[in-house]
Amino acid sequence: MELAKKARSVSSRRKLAPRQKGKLPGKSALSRMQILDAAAQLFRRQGYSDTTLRQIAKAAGMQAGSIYYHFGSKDEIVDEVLATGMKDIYKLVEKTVASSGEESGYRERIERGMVAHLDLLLTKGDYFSSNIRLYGQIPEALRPKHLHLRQRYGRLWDQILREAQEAGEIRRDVKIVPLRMFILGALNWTMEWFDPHRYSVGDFARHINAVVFDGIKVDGKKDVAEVEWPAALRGPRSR
Amino acid sequence: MELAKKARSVSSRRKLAPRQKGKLPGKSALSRMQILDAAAQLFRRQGYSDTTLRQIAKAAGMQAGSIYYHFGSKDEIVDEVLATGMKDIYKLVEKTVASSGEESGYRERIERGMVAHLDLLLTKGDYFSSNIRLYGQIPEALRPKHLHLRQRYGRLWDQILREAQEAGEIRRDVKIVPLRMFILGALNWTMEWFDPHRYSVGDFARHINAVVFDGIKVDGKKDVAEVEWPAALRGPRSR
DNA sequence: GCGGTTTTCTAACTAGCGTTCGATATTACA
DNA sequence: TGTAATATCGAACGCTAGTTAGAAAACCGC
Repeated sequence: MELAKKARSVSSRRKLAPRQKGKLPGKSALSRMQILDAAAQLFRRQGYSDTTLRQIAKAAGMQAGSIYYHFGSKDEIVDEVLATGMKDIYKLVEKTVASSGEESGYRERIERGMVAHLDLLLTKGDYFSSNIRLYGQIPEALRPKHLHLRQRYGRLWDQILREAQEAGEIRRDVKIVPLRMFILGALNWTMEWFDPHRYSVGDFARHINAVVFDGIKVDGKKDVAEVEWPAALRGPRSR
Repeated sequence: MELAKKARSVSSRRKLAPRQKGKLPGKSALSRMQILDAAAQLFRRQGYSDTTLRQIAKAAGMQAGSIYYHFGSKDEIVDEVLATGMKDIYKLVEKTVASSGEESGYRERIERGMVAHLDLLLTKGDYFSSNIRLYGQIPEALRPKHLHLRQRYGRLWDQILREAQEAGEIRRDVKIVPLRMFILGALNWTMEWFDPHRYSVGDFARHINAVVFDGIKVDGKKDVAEVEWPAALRGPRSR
């Protein structure tokens, strides 16, 4: 686990991709997907080190050894899972924000981006949630690549927020980067406590967005969305 | 790792506490502390499963087997580390907010609480940061106890925020619990990216507090603290 | 400095991990 | 239908993990 002590004889046995054209999944590609799906789900729930290749294999309907036909190592699996997750969220948020079109203000676009982020994190997307949870657990060697992907996603948000600022919807003295860190940090942390079966992701995003835009202090206009919060929010799960 | 399969023959070998009065540390108590300190530091950096008893022992200046004179299992160590960490932050924030005295408003008290939280999390307190990082990684059996401690800390913040609301410093339509989740979530997430050697914890807390209280939208008074942000905040480390 | 207690060491055990590889089953095309 | 390519199995290997227990060392009051 610590370090890859022997120079990895990478994929020494794996044969090249069959079925070169963009045909139906094909047996190999299908098994690959099943392995990745199983791994993402287990990683998300158990973390990297506590997830076993034998568990992954079982969930994918095969034996542990068979995994090595498709992947050269456990590291290679987590690498692909995390990369997929980050690309997923990037595309989703990009699309979501763009498709909000010109008719809506940045405040609404940002809220939709937050909903997309929370939704993929909490209800869909074991790949993305694996990324968020596992980044600090993966072997050092994989870090730089995934740090880069994270930064790319961060820049996407910076861009949105900066545009909002230039459009006059965010005060000019607000620093974009720490603001983004703050917002995404709060969203990512929901993994630790938010149960989407009990609360509504949309409601939470709306409330948070209202706090961030309007602030919580008492003064003039009060236009925080009057969301009906499930009374149980102080319930069993808490931080 | 999965579950404690054999009914724990708890501390079958450990003898009772020596040196009953509140004297000097004593050899045993000192070794115990060294083990806990080493464990907290390693847990914080590597997580639970990737931290070895042999690593802990080495950092504490002894052999792995010797640990079992002081603790019944690895679980017992992490249990004590996490509990200590949560009690530390509770006392610290309680004291910090209380000692802000009557002369200051809630806005300032909350900011001081945030600074205390960030400070213990990021620069002091391997115990508290271990708690924050490891809660999702510890064996199921330990969870309920630590969930309870977390909830207790959450209630402390709720109380502060609710008082602020009743004192008229927070709008009445703001829901306290999700607000607290939001704020503490953002603070906890700093573990993933904030480098206290590069940035100032106080500056970050001040900026965040300004955003939360005043909001980011453009309107009347602009009183977000004009913090000088280290130009490098968009630098190598990012989300 | 002796004797019992406290603390640590040393060496081993078992379990489970990632990984390997020859044998075997399955598939797809001639 | 036969056969080469593809995909999986099954058993093993080496290693490291947490843990155990008897022997050894360190400690301490007398």
